[in-house]
Amino acid sequence: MTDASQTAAGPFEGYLCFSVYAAGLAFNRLYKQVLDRFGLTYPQYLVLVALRQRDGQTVSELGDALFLESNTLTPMIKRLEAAGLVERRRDTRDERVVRVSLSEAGKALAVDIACVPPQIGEAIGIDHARLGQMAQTLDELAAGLRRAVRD
Amino acid sequence: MTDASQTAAGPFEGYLCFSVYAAGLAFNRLYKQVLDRFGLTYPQYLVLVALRQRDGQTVSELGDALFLESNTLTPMIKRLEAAGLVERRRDTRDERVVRVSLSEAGKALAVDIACVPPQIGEAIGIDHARLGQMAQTLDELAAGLRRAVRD
DNA sequence: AACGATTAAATCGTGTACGATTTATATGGA
DNA sequence: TCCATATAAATCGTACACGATTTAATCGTT
Repeated sequence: MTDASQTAAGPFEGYLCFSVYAAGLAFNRLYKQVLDRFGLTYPQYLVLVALRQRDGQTVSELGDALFLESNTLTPMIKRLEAAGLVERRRDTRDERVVRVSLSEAGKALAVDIACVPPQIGEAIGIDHARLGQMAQTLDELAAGLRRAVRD
Repeated sequence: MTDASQTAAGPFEGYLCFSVYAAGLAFNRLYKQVLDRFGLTYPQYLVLVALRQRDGQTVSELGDALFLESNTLTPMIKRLEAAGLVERRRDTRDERVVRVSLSEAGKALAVDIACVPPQIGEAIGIDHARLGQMAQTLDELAAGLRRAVRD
């Protein structure tokens, strides 16, 4: 038996949507195992990574990066704030805008979690180059899907 | 500019986890557009497809197919029941087991939604063979992730 | 200066996900 | 038979995700 024996057989064989859905569930569960020790959820982890790259982003900018909107981000960021990891401040130039920045604890944690991706990559046990290839293919797919949603 | 301009640039370039996450969000949004007219969510749609293939599955069997457990499935199936699409019956042989079967309305809807996948495929605008290839690659990935979670 | 239109967040309700626990039933020895 | 163990669903609390609406601030035009 090849690897195919592990992947096929379900009622959703060949349903790309389901493959994406199932891979998302599986990724989420693996990340949960790894992130639990940091007290973070996967979307929260993404916010910290985004802020580590550029601090003080607005809610909208974070939304552009994560493909989410304020209805999802606002409560999530408030939880990060309650955990003492970020601070929320209204922009003085434009009071509509809320800027999110890492606290000292948040900065420290943002550095700590740099160890996560290699750890995950290790656990998956799939060739690194192949993972990058998959990511590119999926990005292409996601772009097609977003185009389809807009039309 | 090539397609690359639509995919790269974010802080998560090359993060396969994020590509999967973002593709999942995008798929979900596209399906929502299509499924809204049937009054179904994407996971509910999956349940109907699974039951169309084999009616009267137990909650656990549905969970095996969808990679979910009773804590997620029970409320979801109860909503399908409230919508008059499925019926829930305790197995007479083993009273612990709940079997889920399609109502007449559910059977009719399960047939109707057969038009969804082609419609989605159409909207994506990516070569069909390539989609199948992606699905296979993702299934392989998901299998690796589940293995990693178990270990 | 004024005011309708736009924009940025926030709020609200519904529906997944999921860890942890609970309830009910079934099973396998002593 | 009895009881510890195991199993199947259900329940509970927390956290996304998102459509729809609301609130507040800014902008554009007059």
